[in-house]
Amino acid sequence: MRVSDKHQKITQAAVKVFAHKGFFNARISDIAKEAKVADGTIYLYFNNKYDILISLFEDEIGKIIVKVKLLLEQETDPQKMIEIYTAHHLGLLRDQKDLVEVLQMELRQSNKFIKEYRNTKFIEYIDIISDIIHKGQETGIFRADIKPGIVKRALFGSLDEMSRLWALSTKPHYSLDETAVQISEIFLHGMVKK
Amino acid sequence: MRVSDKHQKITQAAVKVFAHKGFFNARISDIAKEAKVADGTIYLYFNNKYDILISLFEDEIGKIIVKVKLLLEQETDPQKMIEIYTAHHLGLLRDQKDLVEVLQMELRQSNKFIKEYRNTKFIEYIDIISDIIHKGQETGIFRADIKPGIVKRALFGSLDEMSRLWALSTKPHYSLDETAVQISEIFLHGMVKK
DNA sequence: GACAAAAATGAATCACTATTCACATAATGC
DNA sequence: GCATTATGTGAATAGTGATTCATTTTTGTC
Repeated sequence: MRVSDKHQKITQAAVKVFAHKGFFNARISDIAKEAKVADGTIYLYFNNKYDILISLFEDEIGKIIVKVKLLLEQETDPQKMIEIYTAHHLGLLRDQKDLVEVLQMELRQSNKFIKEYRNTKFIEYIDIISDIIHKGQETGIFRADIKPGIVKRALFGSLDEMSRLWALSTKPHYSLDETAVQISEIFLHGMVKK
Repeated sequence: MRVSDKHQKITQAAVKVFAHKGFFNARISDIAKEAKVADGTIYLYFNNKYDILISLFEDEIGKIIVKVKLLLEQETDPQKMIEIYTAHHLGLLRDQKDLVEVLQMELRQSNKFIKEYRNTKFIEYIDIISDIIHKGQETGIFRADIKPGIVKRALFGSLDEMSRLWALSTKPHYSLDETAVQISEIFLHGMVKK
């Protein structure tokens, strides 16, 4: 088994365990058990428990960024781009629900943690939104008085809150597609020139 | 000293300590010290550590609901009402920054916790938004194809994310007023009939 | 000011778990 | 197939901190 396989196995186990129990309630031995390795093995691949969370976060958000940038490359219309970003973000819930829960958790866990490390990957992810908005303003589609720096947060916040709703509850909700459309529409109608 | 005073003192200390260290990193002895009581005293007023967080959440959100409902009573125009709600929510950051951090934390801390208890106060708080939207649809100001159940989450998510930004960072940002206006505008333009 | 009841104290308990490390096993090179 | 290195194991360590409860202090009543 290649080294990276074990790293990967532990990461995936951690996603599952963190999503299920929360970071602080998750035991290293839970993750080890889930990954089918000894407790000590985890420390060959990670410095400490928190490092698992950080690495996981960086790696997985990195993958998401690559994926969504790839999808956006195909498109030049800023409105369509917003729709793609929105749909992709919500789509993560479909087959990576555990991951979404963990990313959310990490983001709020303890503000103290977050203050300590510059969360550059996350910023890169939401800056994709502000880049799109800039582009839309340059081409005259979006109103000039929109502040991309505010709206990127607002849109991300909306998507993240929808994720939270899904992740938490078991009841049936509005479909993902329906939600993606509603949110894109609100923001697009809110931003376009009349 | 009346009983309620001590309860209050502990709650306020807990807000401060939780905001500063996060729930799991906060020690009971930290809260006791901050409240200037003995560790054991806390257990005369709360069942356990988690109970402090839950009680605090319910009580403080309760107060916020009362306050914002009072503000909204004065107004009948749904658009203005959305503006009031938005401005009030963001305004909490001004003089209750610690509290806002704790409320955020509680909301995401461990999904396992949240799944266990029906967070009725929180639901009551965001249902204020959907009530306003319904009203706006009835009077024909807002588009009928808007789903209040989705938009209430989206708007709350936006506001919450802006709170997170403020709570975390020390750098100067867009002003609260500016942010409130931008977010109201986006959502209102997004919702009104053309 | 004496007594009982209520409230508060804080040191001791005790369960919990992240991390370490001495040892075991597997892989690689010759 | 032997030696060396890399990888893996899991029991033991060591620190932690929530909670308890025997004792002390405060409050209220006569």
